[in-house]
Amino acid sequence: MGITKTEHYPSTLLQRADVFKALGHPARLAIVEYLLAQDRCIAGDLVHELPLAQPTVSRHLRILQSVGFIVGDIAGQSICYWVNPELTEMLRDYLHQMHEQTQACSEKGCA
Amino acid sequence: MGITKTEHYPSTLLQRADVFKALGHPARLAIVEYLLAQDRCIAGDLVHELPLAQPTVSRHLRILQSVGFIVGDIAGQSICYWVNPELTEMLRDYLHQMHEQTQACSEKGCA
DNA sequence: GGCTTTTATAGTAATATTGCTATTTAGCAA
DNA sequence: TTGCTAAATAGCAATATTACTATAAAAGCC
Repeated sequence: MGITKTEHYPSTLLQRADVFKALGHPARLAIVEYLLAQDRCIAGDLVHELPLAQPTVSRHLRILQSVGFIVGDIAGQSICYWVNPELTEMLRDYLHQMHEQTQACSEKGCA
Repeated sequence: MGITKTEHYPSTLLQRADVFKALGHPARLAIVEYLLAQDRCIAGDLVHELPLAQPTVSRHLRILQSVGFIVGDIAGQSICYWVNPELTEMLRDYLHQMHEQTQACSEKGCA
C-alpha cells in the first residue's frame, strides 16, 4: 500500500534501516562523498556539484541530517555541514559484524 | 517528479546507492539479520518471521537479490537464501574508508 | 532601514514503493 | 495425470519519494 509496517520491528533495526535509506539515493551518497573529500563544506557548493536545483539539494541535506549522518552549523552567511563520525563508526561496526556472520555461516557449510 | 536523476553519477556510486537502498527497508534488513542468524534459510520460514504476506516477502527477497546482497539456490522444493560475503565486505570497507576520512577531517579542525 | 546572498519552505506533478488478493508456475509424490 | 506444497507473478490501491518553480526567511553589508 506504499505504507511500511514499522510496528513489528525493534527500534534499533528501524533506525538502521532509516540510515541505509538515507544513503540509498545517488544524490545523497554524492553529498556524503563530497563532504568527506572536502575539509569543510558550504551547502551552496553542493548545488554546483550536483545536477539538482537548490531546494532539492536542501531537502536531501535535511534527510541526511534527520538520520544524524551529517551535522550542520551556521558559518557566517552559509551553513557548514560535515559527516558525523559516530554514524560512520556505527555502520562500519554493524557491517563488520554482518561480515563475520557470513564467514561463520560459510564455515558451517551453508553456502 | 518521483524520478531520480541517475545519469550524472559514476556507476560505482549508483551501485552502492542501490545496495544501501535495498537495505533501507525494515523488512529487508530483518530478512538479512534472520539469514545471518540462521545457518540456512528457506524462504518460507521468513513468511512466518515477518508481518507480511508471502508475495510481499518474495518481492523483498528479489530486491535484495537484484543488488547481489543475498544469493538463492533451489533446495528441494524450497529455496535456500544466504547473505553474499562479497557485498558485506565491500560495504564494510566502504564504511571503514568513510570513517577514516571523518577522522582526518576532525584532525584538521573541520568539525 | 534597504539590498544582497544563502538556505529553507510551500505547493505541485510525476514516478516509485509497499503490500494486498488472486493467480500462476514449478517441483515432488502418489 | 492428479494433488500438494512452495515460491513467483499480475494487477491493484494507497502512500512515499523526487524534483521542480515560486516564495519566504535569515544573516551580513551598505
